Amino acid sequence: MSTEINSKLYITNSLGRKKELFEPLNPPHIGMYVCGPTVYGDAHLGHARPAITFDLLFRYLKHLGYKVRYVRNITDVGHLENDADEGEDKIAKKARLEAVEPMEIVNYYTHRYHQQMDQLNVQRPSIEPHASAHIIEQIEMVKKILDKGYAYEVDGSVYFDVSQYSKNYQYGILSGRKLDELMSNTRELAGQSEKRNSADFAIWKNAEPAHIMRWPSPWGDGFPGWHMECSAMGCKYLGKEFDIHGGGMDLLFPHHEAEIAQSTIANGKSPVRYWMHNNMITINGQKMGKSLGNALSLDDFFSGNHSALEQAYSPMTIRFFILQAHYRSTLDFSNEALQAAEKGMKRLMAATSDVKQLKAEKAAPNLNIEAIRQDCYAAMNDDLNSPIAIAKLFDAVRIVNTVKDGYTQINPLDLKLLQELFEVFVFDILGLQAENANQDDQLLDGLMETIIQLRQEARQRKDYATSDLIRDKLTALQIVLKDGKEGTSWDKK
RNA sequence: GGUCUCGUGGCCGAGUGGCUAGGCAGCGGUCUGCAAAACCGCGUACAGCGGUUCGAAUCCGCUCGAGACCUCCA
Repeated sequence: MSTEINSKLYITNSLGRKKELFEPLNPPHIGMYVCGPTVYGDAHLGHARPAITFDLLFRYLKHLGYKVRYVRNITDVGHLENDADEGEDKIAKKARLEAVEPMEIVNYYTHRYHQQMDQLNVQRPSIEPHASAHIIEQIEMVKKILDKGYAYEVDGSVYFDVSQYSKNYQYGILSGRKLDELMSNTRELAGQSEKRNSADFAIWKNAEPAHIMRWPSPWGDGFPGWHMECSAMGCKYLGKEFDIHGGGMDLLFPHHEAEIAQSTIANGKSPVRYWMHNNMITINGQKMGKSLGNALSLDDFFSGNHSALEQAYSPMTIRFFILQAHYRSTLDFSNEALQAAEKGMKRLMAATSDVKQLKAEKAAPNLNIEAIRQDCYAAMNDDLNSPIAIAKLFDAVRIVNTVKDGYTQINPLDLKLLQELFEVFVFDILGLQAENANQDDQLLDGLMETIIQLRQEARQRKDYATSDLIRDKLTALQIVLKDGKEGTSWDKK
C-alpha cells in the first residue's frame, strides 16, 4: 500500500456545502456511485465533464491506495418527456421514429458512449448496471416504501408522499429547498392530478397502452420512476450506506433529493456520506442545451465538423481543458480557450517525453523537485484542485526544458523524482496520454531520422536552400522540426 | 416569481483578509545561418458604489450583469 493513503483528502460535500475531510466507511474500500448517461443519443460535451471529474476522483483514490468500487449506471428505461409526446418514453419515441427496437437504440448509443469515453481516456467503472436489468430491485424498493406508509398508489402509479416524509425527515436537506415553497412553486403538469401534493414524485408509473417499455408489477404494467434506479442499484452494489455519490449540479434537485428520501425510507438510513457535484459547461458564455441548438456532441469536437468550431479538438485537448478548471466552477468553451489549452497541453506532453532523455549530473545542486511533488498532492487533496496541480506541473516543465537546453543541471535524485512526478500525475492521476502515438512506427522514425540527418549535412555545408526546403516540405506535412542543443527532434503538427 | 451560484489582466482560469497561481496571446531579450522550439524578462487584474479593518479581489450591504435549479437534461 502506498504511503499516500494517509494523506488527508478534503472534498466539498454538497450535503452541507462545506469542505470535509474524506473518511471512508470501510477503509481501504470505497463505494462510489455516479449518475451515468441516458443512452438515447450521442454523448455531448456535457457528458464529458462528470465523466472526467469522477474519473479523476476514481484514479486519485486508487492512487492513494484505496480499493474503489465505482458504479455508474446506464439509464435505459426512459423517462417521461415534458413535450408534445407527453407520457411517451424517450427511448420508445426514438425507437418508433427509427422503426427499431428500444434495446437496439440502447445498445447502439451505449457502444458510442463507451467509444467516446475511451477516447477521453476515462476508465470504465467497476460496475455499469442497466436500469432495465434491475426492475425487480426497483419494484422491491417501491414495495418497501409503500409498506412503511410513505407512498400511495393511484391507478397503477405509485407516488412518494413528500409531506408525510417531511413530518419525520427533512426533505430539501441536500438542495436547501423548503417544502412549502415547493408546494407553491411547482407548475401544473399532466398526471399531476393523481398526486396528493405537487411535490410528490412517482416511484412507479403506470404505462399507457402505447408505451413500449413496460414491466409487470403488483400495480399493473408500468415502469420505474426516474429516481428509483440509482437508489436501487446503488444499494444493491454498494450497500444501504456508501461513501460517495456524484453527478452534475443539475441533478441536485429533484433527482438526488428524491434519492435521499426514498432510500431513507426503504433502508432506514440516508444512503450517501459525501455528495459531490460538478458544475455545468457553457459555450461562449451560454448554457449548453438542446433547445438552444448549441449542444455540441463529442464527435463534433473530435472531428471539427460543426459551424461553431474553427478546428477539430482532440479528446486529450478536451480532457486537459476540463481538468484545467476546478470541477465546481462553470467552464466556458470557446475556440480561443480550446486552442490555448491545446498548445499548453502539447508543451506539457513534450516535457513528459523529454524528461526521460535527460542526463543527471552527480554534482548538480538540489532543484527541490520534492516541493513540487508536495504541492501537487496538496492541490489534489484540496477538493481535487487539478488546475493547481497542473500549474505546478508547468513549473516542472520549465525545469525539464532548462536541463534539456543545458541551462541547468540536475542531480540523480531530482531526476528520478522529476520522472516519477510526470508519470504519476500526468498519466496516472490526470489520465492524460500521448496523442499522435508514433512511437511504434519504426518506419516513420527511420525515415525521419534519415531526413533530419540529410538536412543536418546540408546545414553543415551551409546549403541553407536545401535545409530550408526540407523543413518547409515537412511543415506542409504537419511535421515540425525542433532544433535543439542536442540535435533535432520532430513532432506532428 | 422563489432558491442558489458567480462576475479576476487581451482570452481561459486558480486564489477567500496581508506573502499579488498557471496556460494561451502580446512585447523585449538569449539561442539559431534564418525560423520554429526552448529559456530569461515585462502586464500590478479582481463588475460598480458604499461599509468593516492597520490592511480586502477575498468579509458585509446595495446596484448592475451573467448563470443554475424549481420541468427531461451532465
